[in-house]
Amino acid sequence: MRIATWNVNSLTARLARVEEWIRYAEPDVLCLQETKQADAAFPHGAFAALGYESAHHGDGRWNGVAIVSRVGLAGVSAGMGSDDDDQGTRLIAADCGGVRVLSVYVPNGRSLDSEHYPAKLAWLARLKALLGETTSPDRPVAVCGDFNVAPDDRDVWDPAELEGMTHVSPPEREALADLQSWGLVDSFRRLYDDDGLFSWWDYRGGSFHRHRGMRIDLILVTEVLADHLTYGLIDRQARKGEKPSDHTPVFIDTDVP
DNA sequence: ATGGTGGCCCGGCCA
Repeated sequence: MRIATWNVNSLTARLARVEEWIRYAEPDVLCLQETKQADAAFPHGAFAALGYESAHHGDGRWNGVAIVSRVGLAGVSAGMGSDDDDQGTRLIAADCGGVRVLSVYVPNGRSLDSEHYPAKLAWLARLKALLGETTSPDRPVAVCGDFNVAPDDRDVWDPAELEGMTHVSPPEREALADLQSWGLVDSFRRLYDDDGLFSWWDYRGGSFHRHRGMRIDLILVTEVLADHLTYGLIDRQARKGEKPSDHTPVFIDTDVP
């Protein structure tokens, strides 16, 4: 099964690029973040035309997450249980081809001294609790999305330059590690040790061409899936060309037991 | 250069 995740930074602006990518990458499941759409605006028909079912959780202007699947889409659950926990429309989950799939958009945090920073840590803690309430680390589970955390220094262009910023601070990395301690493996790291392989580059200052990026888009999987990984890719091609998102899609191939 | 680019949707916020 090919499981992908992509922060599209407005699905309205990105639909043609997403359709193009689905045609050539042929994911079985694609998790989307930052659709920036209300549920009524989500283009279910465009995905149906490509052979995919879809489920969306969005309120219009900010955030918005979706799961697009050609291997079934059942047991859809949107949000974290309360609006306070959710901090906007940032989570949707569904059963796809025997895998419990979550599409998540972790709050950015803005800056270490912002009230949004502890809220980001709380969101990650709530996500761990939600996993415990809804599934088990013994089952096939894939938590896919924009985590807005670079797991370690290999995942950023220059750790020294980012000192004191969000995405790399020890509490964020500890919150991510604590989430993984539930029973989730960073699938990319099971496959590759390299540094300098990024999934996001700021639009500003020619960051993409200067290789100034971060790996913040992750596919965290339980061991039953991590054990059967056959391939994985951060598809930098999708960051090029006309009207790219500032993120590029990431996918893994795994055999579902 | 106290900015920068791009998306929301039209003045300013958010990433």
